[in-house]
Amino acid sequence: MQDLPAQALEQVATYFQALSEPTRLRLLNLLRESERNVGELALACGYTAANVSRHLALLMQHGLVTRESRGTSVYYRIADASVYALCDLVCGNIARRLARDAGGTQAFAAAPARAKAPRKRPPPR
Amino acid sequence: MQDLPAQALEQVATYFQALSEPTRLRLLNLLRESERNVGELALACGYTAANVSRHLALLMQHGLVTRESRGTSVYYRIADASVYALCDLVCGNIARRLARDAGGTQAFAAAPARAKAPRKRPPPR
DNA sequence: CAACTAAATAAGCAAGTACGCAATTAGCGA
DNA sequence: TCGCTAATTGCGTACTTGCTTATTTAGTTG
Repeated sequence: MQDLPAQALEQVATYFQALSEPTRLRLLNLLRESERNVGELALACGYTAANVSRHLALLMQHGLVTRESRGTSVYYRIADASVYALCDLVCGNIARRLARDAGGTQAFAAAPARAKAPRKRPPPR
Repeated sequence: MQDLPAQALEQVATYFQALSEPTRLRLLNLLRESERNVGELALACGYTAANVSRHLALLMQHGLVTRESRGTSVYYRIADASVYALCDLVCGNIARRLARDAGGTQAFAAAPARAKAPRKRPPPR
């Protein structure tokens, strides 16, 4: 991406923008295991179906998910699993920054290599 | 990033948000080769120094650049080169999507090698 | 065809953000 | 110390975006 024309840079920016929403990341996360329809996703996120539908439309627009209408429902599925690699990279960067800055905050402390799942420990009583 | 707590998800989202601005991507791009001070960056981007300073502050906040005050100037430098890998990954995804979408049309085949300019497809419906 | 359900779209509101200009702060030299 | 330059910050404006509610569209079933 050395010297991309301004137009291409803008595309990259909007791609990042698609990923800059907790709700959308959550949707992508939910789609990690299997396809889901809008209602299921809405229920899982706790948002209205209308809102979820909009977010999905945006993800669609960026080619992150695919859409398949089946019966009266519409099932969404991940289009390109590389987004997860992308997120993992970001998680690594954040973890590194946190480790550098403070060393506190364990939210990301899992080893960047493999186990990315931060074990949310029950409150230390 | 399988099952991150909502708080961590939000962190990831804001990280992506930091990269969701063409201007900021441009700044990162300019810093790829060497450190630069605010004035130089502002000149290169065609924005006011004030605006550039703000963007840099935001990038700082996410640990993407480092700041070194030298003389009356302030030099910024890339903190973590992995952002470039991130951008490259995104570029790859976009390219793949364009190739997929434009599968039938030849919009790409004849395109000159230099032009990475993504053709924005006409709005659906 | 009518009734029902699921998804998408429209409209409107509240919050966030980029931008320029102007004012402020910090370092350097006469 | 005063004056100069560079960077940051305060403020107002215009634009973007996420959300909800209400309406419309598509598909199935009685």
